[in-house]
Amino acid sequence: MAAKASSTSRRTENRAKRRQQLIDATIRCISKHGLGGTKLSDVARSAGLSQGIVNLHFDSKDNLLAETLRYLADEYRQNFEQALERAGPDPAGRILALMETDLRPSICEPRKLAVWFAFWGEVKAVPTYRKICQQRDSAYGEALEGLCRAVIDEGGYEHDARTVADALSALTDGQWLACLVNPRQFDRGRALEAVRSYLRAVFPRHFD
Amino acid sequence: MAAKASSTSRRTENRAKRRQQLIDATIRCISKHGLGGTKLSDVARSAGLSQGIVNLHFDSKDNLLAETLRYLADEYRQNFEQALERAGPDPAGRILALMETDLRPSICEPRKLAVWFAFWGEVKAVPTYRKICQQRDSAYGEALEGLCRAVIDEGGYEHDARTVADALSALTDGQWLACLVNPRQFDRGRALEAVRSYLRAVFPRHFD
Amino acid sequence: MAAKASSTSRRTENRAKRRQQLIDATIRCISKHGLGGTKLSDVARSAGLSQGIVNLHFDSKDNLLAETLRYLADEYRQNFEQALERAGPDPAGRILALMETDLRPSICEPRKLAVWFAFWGEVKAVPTYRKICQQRDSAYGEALEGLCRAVIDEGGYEHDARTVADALSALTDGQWLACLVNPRQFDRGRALEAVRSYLRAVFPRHFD
Amino acid sequence: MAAKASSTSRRTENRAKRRQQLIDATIRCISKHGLGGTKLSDVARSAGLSQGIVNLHFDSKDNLLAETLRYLADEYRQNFEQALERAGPDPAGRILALMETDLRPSICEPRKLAVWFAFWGEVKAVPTYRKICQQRDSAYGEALEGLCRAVIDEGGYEHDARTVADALSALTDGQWLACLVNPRQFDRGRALEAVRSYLRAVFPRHFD
DNA sequence: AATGAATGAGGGTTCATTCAT
DNA sequence: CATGAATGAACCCTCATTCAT
Repeated sequence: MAAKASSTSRRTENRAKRRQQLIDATIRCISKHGLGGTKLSDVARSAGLSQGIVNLHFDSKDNLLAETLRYLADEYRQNFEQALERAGPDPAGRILALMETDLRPSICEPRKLAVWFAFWGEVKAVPTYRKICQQRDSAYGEALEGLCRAVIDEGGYEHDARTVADALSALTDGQWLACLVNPRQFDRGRALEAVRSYLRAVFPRHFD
Repeated sequence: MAAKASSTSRRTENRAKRRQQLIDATIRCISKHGLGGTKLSDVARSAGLSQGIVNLHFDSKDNLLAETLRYLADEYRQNFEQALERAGPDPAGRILALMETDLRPSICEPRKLAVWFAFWGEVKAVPTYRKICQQRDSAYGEALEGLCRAVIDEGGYEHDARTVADALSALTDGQWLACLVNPRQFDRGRALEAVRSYLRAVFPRHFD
Repeated sequence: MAAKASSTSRRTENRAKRRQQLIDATIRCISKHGLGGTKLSDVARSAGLSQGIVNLHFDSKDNLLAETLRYLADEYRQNFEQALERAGPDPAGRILALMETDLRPSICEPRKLAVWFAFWGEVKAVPTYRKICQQRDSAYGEALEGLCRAVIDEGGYEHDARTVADALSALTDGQWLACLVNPRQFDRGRALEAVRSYLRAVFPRHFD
Repeated sequence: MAAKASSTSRRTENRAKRRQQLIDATIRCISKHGLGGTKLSDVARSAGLSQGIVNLHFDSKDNLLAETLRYLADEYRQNFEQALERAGPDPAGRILALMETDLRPSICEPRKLAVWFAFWGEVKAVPTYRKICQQRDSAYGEALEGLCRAVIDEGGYEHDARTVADALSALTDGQWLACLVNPRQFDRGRALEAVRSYLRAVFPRHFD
């Protein structure tokens, strides 16, 4: 509780706040202007701060973008972990919870998806992005595969857990693309129904 | 057959050749360096031509990129139309042919996918890209929906054709992402198996 | 001895200490990174103090640099005055003492010389620097010229005192350059011997 | 004489001309504003060209400066080699020619010297500069030492050739400093007389 | 008196575009 | 048609300076 400790902690707190503020602004800018159209001056203005601020807190634009992707990946992971917690212990229910999370309005929405696709668009060119995306994928994939395996064991299905998990994962990712490219035509209900129909088909005794 | 006409047509032909040469170079560059990292000088060098050549044939970089995307969309459409031709008249066979086309090595491969994702990454920011992508999607989607409807009618299934078509489409797009982000882990056989398992599930009497 | 006076003087003393601390840090930085590479943040860090400290004590970077040069000039003057004091009354001995001082290891050493040359490098562009350098030169030059005149009078030589003084001064300055540019090749003994040989040559009856 | 060869050679010629044009402009700028005050925009404007031109021909500012120093060193070497050619075979005459060259108005003049001192001011901080300066020094030093040795051999003097050469070299360099710092006080005649008096003193049978 | 987060002007650099050849 | 030297707008980044604490 010494003055020094207090000021230090307030300082780190502020520092973290500023960084988050800038990452949020970055997400807004990427969402609106794309990765290529995102300028540090825009980010700063969008955060209500001054030109040099990004380099002060992130050293370089590249680093800001990488940190932004890291934040998105963390956020995504937290989202699905919370969904699992809320879903209770039943594996089938947990699978459905994951799928619903991916398709819920706060995530499956052009502004948010634009940012993910912006980074995916550079995944081949920027190893840093690839690594972060791979981590996100594998964390999610492993969780999903485990749940599929549990359902398969419970139900005595003949499927390969990995194959089903990959399919489910691809299904939501592909729907994200549809939502991004054609938001007008995209129908969340039909998207969810497509997932459910697949689940019913592969795990009939669990999802009917 | 007059000399003039002939020279004119040869000129147009040469012009078309140059444009294609530059589009091919653009695709190579985007694939390697991403959209943001693609410079006109690189494109020109990759095409074995000189600096100013792109502006000569495409007026501007923006236009070159749009034309490149248009070319990709056309190529994609031609691909799936050829696949349909080869597949014969059976709707179920035609569906499978489409799916197999999307997952075949010449298409479902990081270098090629990187370009698609590069453009998708800017879809929200660049209306031109969105329109082109929407056209590709709807052409493909309509074809697929028609086939699904035919199968549903044939088999007396209860499904909504649009929903199944969307799911199938999402399934391949999502697998493209997996292939792009994690080419090492991606398994074409499993991807195809995932599609087949879905088809068996929704259209059991056609795909068992 | 009133409390107030005492605290005031201690304050002034502290202030002077801080300023000197910063000037020392500035010299270190110029020596290592050159004038162009010297940043206020480096100076502050090298002094173990915080960012804004230089502007607090010197108002501006320009002023800090000018004060640093002033300090160097003062220090140089004190050095040669002390050398003269130690040398005793004999003009010839006093000349030799000056020369030896210029070439002694604590002065004629790359780190120290780098700072002088850094300022000389801007003398043409920065009038302030020129003035300070001119003062140093003329103080030294006059002292040297006076001694030469005394020796000339004593020995009945035909030389022009100013010319000899200029030559001696140029000799040491030129050797400073050699020491700076090629410290490996530089030989203090030979440098001193070169000076002595010149002195023997012009003042044979005094330096043989 | 083919059109192509001609255009190529004209092109390389132009390229060399541009580079020289920019180096000349750089010298003017350094002379006027110092190394630290030299901006690429100034250099370009002084050359009558546009902003980006320097990076087009020299890639970076650092490289432009290094090339400028290289040019100065080459020019200096050519100068003294021409002076030697004109001087004839007599070693003593050649020594005097070298000294006179260093002190002649086209070289020993504040604008020119400012540039040399600007680079010397960064010699400690920039290894590239040091190397170039060392080469200039050793080329000159070796020539001078050889001439001194010849004179010593001719005249049967007891001096060390290297020491005399170092002294002569230091003498002119030191006078350059005097000319730079105090152009008003600097007297070319006295400077030359100082050199001559030294030469008379060490080589009496050659310079009386 | 001292801190260090924040500012913003200014610099080097990149690169799409132009144009004389 | 094609070239590639030249342009100049725009970007990222640096860093002296300010100021609330």
